[in-house]
Amino acid sequence: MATIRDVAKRAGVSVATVSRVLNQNGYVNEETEKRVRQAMKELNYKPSEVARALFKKTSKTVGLIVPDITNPFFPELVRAVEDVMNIYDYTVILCNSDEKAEKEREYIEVLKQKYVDGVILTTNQLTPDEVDEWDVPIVVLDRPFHERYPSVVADNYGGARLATRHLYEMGCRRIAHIQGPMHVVNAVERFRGYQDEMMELGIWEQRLVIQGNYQLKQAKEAVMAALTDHEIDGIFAGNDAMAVGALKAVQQCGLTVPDDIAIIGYDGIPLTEMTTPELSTVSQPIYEMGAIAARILIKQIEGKPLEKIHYQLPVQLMVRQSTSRREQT
Amino acid sequence: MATIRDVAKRAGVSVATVSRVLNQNGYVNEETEKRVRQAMKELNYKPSEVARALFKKTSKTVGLIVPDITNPFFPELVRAVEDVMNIYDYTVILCNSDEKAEKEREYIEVLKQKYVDGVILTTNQLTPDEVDEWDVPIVVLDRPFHERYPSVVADNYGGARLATRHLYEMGCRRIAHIQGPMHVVNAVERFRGYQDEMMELGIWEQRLVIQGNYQLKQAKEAVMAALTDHEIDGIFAGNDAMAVGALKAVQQCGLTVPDDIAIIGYDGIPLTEMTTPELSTVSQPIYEMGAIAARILIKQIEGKPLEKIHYQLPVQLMVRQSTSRREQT
DNA sequence: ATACTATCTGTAACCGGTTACATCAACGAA
DNA sequence: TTCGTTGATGTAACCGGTTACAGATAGTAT
Repeated sequence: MATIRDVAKRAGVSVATVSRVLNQNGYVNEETEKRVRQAMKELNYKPSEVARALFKKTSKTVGLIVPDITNPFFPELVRAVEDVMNIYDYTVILCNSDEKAEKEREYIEVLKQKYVDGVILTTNQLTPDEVDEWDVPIVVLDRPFHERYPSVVADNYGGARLATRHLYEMGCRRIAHIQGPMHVVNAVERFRGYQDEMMELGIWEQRLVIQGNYQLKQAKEAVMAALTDHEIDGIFAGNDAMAVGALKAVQQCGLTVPDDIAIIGYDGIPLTEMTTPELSTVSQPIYEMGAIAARILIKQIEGKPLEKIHYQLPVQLMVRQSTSRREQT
Repeated sequence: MATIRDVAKRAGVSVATVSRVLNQNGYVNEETEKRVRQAMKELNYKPSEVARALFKKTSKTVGLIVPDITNPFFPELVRAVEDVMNIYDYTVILCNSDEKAEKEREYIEVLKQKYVDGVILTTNQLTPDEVDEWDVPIVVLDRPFHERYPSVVADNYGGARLATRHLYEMGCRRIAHIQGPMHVVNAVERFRGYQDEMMELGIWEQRLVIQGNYQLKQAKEAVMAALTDHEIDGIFAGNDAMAVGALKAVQQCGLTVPDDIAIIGYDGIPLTEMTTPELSTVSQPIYEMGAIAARILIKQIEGKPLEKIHYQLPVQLMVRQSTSRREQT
């Protein structure tokens, strides 16, 4: 690998001049610049990002911490972040935390040792106080966190109300909700949206709440159990995976969707269009969320002012077969 | 951030000694070591990976180039790579190439500038000659490439024969195949497996081959068209997404799966268990493939000998509802 | 007593960039 | 003529680690 000194020698100039050409700063004579560029080409010179990082303490790299890329909500988010970062010549280190605070801490430590310029967090078991000490630009994605940290989230509460009301309008009166894990903030918000809407509609009942953990399997079993207990005519699942679980449970019990029980999910992952019947869902602008988070992080890194630090994006009700009944109220 | 010189000063030793403690090499007196470790703790010292990388030309980082993380085959693969790399204290830079040679080249360039220690390629539009010049340890994953590059693939040819024969045994005689894109090697292999098996069974017909591009939508439309043309009683799709497309097409035409048409996919992604009926498929050991690739790469990086450079893992026929007929032959 | 070896530590060069500072030429203004 | 400014370039320190080499001490073999 050619170094800057090789280039300097070949072009008959000093390393400072080569560096000036490289960074387009300071004065360089046009003729000289040509010679330098020529030398670079001849030697196929590419500057070492590492050497540069050492001096500048910035590496054109960011960390992206997600709970689990295997969860179908995240690939699109990750893709968005990568796409935008790529445009601005940043590179993305992917980290799976499994929602474990310890893993998050370890990753942050490593990322800092590598001089990453910033981190996007889509998971969060940590306290703001702890994050304060990291001393790296942070953007929180998908999970609301704390005032002083820029964040990009969707309207979980509103989306949940939307879904609940939609089931009501489709004629459902005993609407169950499969909760996500209560240590995840957006699951709590969705639950609250559901609860408030149910109360406003005057049909709230504690026993319609089913405990879930965002996983298909567990949701399926929980719904199976719930179905035998008390009649239910609609299910609002805390995410799409659980909605599929519910769908399977209902079908397995010999009931039909949407006529016996209508089902709506949450997230809007591609999966929802692959089931039969296709699943209604509250669609989040996943790609956009990732893209915005990436842009905010870059602005922060480059010290530009953020015109806004908290983004709450609107969600969209996607009505598909799983809630499309004839007999509407 | 404390530097090695800060630690040295505090412990009353030279930087060389601190470095020796850090790397556990050379002679260091027990007492001295204690003082140094104490100083490190007090200053919360973490060595700069960047400075280290500059000197050692190794960064404890690897690149992972995939076509598109959004394709449901890849998250598990990526996760496996990340998990294993993490164990060995490597960090993973994720790159989406969209199967474009140009993007792959750009990424490699960037990765080299960052002194990555190796690269896992799960995509490949490039010639071995070109890759030769990269001068970075490479492992090719999921796509067979070239003799001299270590690779981890599944038995695409065998799996395709397995799937085809399974449909035959379920009573299908006019078995269509939805091809993946022919510029992707594993799609070609699956096609060849299908073709050979069909010939051996004496039921091969060129017109049963349907052009696909690994995408659900396109496959669905192609199958719709094919269904009206000539009767078909079984479909072997080149991947699971296309199998779902086929399923939707068949159902939309008022036919039932598996009784009118049996369907089997390929890959074994979680999606196949979410449809109704659940999809039979040829399951690849995705996680294991990623994990092995990661281990091989590490061995290469660390200069250890590989006992084997080409891994072809067995696939498994997963018989589910979409091919479970009563009337078998 | 001498030579040799093992243990322990420090100095300084090096990795490949960036940049503060110095130098020098040319030119216009005072 | 002198000074100030702009343009162009080079020297060398610096970023924070690693390591070759040298030097010192102590113990052991001859």
